[in-house]
Amino acid sequence: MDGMVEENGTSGAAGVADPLSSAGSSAGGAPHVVVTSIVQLTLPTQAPSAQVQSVIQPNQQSVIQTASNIQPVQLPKGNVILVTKPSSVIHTTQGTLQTLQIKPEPNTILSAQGQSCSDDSCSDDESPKRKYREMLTRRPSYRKILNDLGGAEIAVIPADSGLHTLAVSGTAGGGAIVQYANQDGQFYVPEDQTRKRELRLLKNREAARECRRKKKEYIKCLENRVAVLENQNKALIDELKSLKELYCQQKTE
DNA sequence: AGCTATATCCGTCATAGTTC
DNA sequence: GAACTATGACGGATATAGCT
Repeated sequence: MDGMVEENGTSGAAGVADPLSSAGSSAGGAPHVVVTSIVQLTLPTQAPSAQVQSVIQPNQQSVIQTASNIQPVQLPKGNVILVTKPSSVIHTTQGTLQTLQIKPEPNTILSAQGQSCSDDSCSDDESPKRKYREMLTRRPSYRKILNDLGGAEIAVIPADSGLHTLAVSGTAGGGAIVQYANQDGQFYVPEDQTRKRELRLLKNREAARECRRKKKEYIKCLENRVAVLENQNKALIDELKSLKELYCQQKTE
């Protein structure tokens, strides 16, 4: 089972930080942009759960999208977006795409900054070199390699070898668990090692949960981005179509 | 109802990267 | 460089759907 598919969550409405947003501005964090304009968006009342999705490009006509309509909005470089509906989502592209979630308070103001986001994942360390683990590629684990080679096992020193140290297995933290054997060949592990291992497993368990949560958010971001780009594409196609029609009309006149 | 396939979640391991 | 963290890989458990 592919891990990526396995962990793929269902798409949701909540906006989250787009992990791709760090591509052009991650180093050292992006500076705030001076506010020069305010755009107020009021969602249609018939769509209480609607998302506002916008593709905003500085100094260009930008597209503000809602579930029911699309309206181009001029957004000069540096701006404030005032959204009157809580829990709205705004996607922008400012060199890179980013997702901003509007907090439930009414009239939330977001300044357009390089990495603005209300979600905690936005504050994640998003160094380019770590961006989703180099596209999720990784070399095979030793276990997999061993399995591929025919199920070879890590060697265990027999109990009757005269040695008390019986086996050493690698651990998550890069350390090792040393198992001892008594005269009957029974395994036992020193108590502090057991405690350390339990603590490490606990921490790793929680880390895995957090990691999966972030991964789900990342996938949501990608899905949201797809939606935004599809909408943008549709808007551009429509615009092109209407311009063509206009051109044909004028030509025939 | 029983079986099978598929999806999802979770814990653990392995390991690259980070921090101290 | 040791300890720690983040995350892909893996396998087990459970849920759900479709089929017989």
